[in-house]
Amino acid sequence: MTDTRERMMETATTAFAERGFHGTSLAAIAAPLPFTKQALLHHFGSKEKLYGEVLRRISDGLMAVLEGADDQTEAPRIQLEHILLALYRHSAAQRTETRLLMRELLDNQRRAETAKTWYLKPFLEAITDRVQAASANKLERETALVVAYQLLGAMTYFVVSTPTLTAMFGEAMVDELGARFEAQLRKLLTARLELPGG
Amino acid sequence: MTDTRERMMETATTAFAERGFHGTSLAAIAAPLPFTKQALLHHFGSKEKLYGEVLRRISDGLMAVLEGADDQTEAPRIQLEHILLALYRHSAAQRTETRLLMRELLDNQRRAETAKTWYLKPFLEAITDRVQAASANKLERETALVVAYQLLGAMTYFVVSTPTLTAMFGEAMVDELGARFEAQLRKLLTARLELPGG
DNA sequence: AGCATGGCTTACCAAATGGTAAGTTGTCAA
DNA sequence: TTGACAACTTACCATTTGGTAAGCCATGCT
Repeated sequence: MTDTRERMMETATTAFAERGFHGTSLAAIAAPLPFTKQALLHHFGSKEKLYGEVLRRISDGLMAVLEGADDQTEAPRIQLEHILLALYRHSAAQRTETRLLMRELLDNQRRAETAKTWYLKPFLEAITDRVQAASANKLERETALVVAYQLLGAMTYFVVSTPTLTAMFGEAMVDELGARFEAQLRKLLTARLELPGG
Repeated sequence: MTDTRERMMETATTAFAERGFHGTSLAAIAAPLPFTKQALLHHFGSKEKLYGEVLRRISDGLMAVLEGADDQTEAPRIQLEHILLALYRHSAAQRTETRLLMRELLDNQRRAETAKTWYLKPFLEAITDRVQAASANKLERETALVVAYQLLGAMTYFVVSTPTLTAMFGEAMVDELGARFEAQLRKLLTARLELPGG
């Protein structure tokens, strides 16, 4: 079955998310699976490549959400709002992935040296496009990227914090906070797009 | 000279901040210093303890800022605002430490098992006190903690993003963004403290 | 039947890692 | 002068790490 790869990727994702790239050994990833460490190497070639695949898969997931939420009949501004909310909900549902993403943000600069491709780039580019299209006064591309970055950052941080909050207050309360967060996201977006300088 | 320890801690801080706990070896910390790996072990006992000391030192620094910005003559609300801004500026000035802090936030759950003491607790407690005191309707302690957490998170994320933004736009632009961020922080605070449910 | 190929395992391995043990050297007090 | 102690160092070491090499075995094509 080819879903072996899929299972490996899933296990690897949670492992990397919990302990980070360096904190996770191939053996540790293989442990819960009915395969040996070498099976991983057989399928992915190296730890670095496995990690890359995991990242690419996350990126693909985000792209799918982005495209799924895209309703061309709406104004770009509304489109962006829908996309953002969809992304937020997706991130919240996929906490593990989001956590891994945040780790990657921290390691990024260092690891970019060794890894050739920056797997999250396509996603970042895509969302930058939308921000640019939605901005009232046509932001420069760089500024749009920063805005995208800020929006994603706000989302990511909140989602990553969620487990801690849940442990303290239970799910109901956190859901409530999440709902509020959506409203704040929308406000943030509006405010951000209307700023002159970026 | 006893500042040997100090130098070791500094090097360790940047190393841990850049590569994380697992990604940093004792040898790597010792490399830029005129000491061997064993000198580190001599002074700190173990890698874990060295890391703990680094964390404690960061926590102490934050506490100092917190107390330094404390003007008892002001209303609690204004006090908190001053403290927050001071913390933000401190975090921005000490990017490396802040980056390490964010890493710790991610590893936290995992590493808490092995490490006995949670070195950032005193700081978190202190700032929770201020939030509670400043809230209009006397938030429960738990809610106050969440608010503190959110405020710190917002700060931390932005500061951590800074190097990336600087690389793209130069320092002037980022300073501009930082200034705006301060204003936003103040707004966030106000909004947050006036919310009924927390 | 023969044989290639994919999916996997067992056997290894060199390098790196955190840590222990046992010095060595300098300083300072009795 | 002696002795204790702090601040290191050199020697080791067991374990873990990512990775290689080579083989086993089922499937399926020729």
